[in-house]
Amino acid sequence: MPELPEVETVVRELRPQLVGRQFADASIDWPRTLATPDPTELADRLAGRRVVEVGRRGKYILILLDSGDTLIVHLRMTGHLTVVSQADPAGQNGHVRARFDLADGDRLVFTDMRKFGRIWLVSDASTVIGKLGPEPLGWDFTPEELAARLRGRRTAIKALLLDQTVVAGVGNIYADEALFRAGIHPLRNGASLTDDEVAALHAALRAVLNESIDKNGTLLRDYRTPYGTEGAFYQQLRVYQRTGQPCPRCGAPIERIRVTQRSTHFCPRCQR
DNA sequence: ATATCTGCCTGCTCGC
DNA sequence: TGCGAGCAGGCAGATA
Repeated sequence: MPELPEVETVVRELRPQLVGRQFADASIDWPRTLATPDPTELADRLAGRRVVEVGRRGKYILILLDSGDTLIVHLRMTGHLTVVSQADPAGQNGHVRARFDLADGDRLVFTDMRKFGRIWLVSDASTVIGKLGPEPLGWDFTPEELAARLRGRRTAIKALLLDQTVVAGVGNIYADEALFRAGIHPLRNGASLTDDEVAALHAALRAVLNESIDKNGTLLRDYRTPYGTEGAFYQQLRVYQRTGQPCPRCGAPIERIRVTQRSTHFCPRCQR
């Protein structure tokens, strides 16, 4: 499931492929994939526009156009965004949900087996991403900022890390991995963390996200990078999907519980 | 305002 | 072997 490191990997692969190129047409194969506008207006507003920049905010991919519009894509669980030739059968296979034809004969294809992914074309990106919390790798994400956002929150810290308005881009994998590295039990409520624990969690989040980006993300069942590059970070996972296996730090069996409907993995001895 | 629950989806795994 | 149940999970929207 793509989280910040996986989305960052996709953005880095797409950027040189898209910047400067021109859209010609767009078509939607699964209507719910397109949040806004309607398909006709989408095609009209894309035709003739060039890509100025490809970026990321949280788990959202942002494709900025020379019209000032932004094409926004969220991969959710199983979305993939790739550039292929319009003649390539890969752009017409079963799970294709949207197609963006480029003027030179290539095509930006959105495939999504489980149909959770969403696409927007908007003049003001903040209407889609405006409520996101800070970028965890950004200069303004400090231990003090994290502490301020946890203050007064009685919810489990695991649930708070998954809340995109607290911090953007963290999903189930990196929430579990960061809590393990920081030695914090996932059910601790946010307000109960000491300053030292918040600082440890802040450092753990940045470390785990940076290390994963360095390895092109985590390869799991549902996730591939656009051109088959394998994310290698899954080899570094210490607790996620390791239920029953020994904790790499102390050897105790990793446990799995549910926290606000999410499966959560942790070491009962190292995380208090 | 904050916290929790449900629905959206398909393919895979497991038990009988 | 075949089949249904359960599970995976980010986020919007509804509810408490």
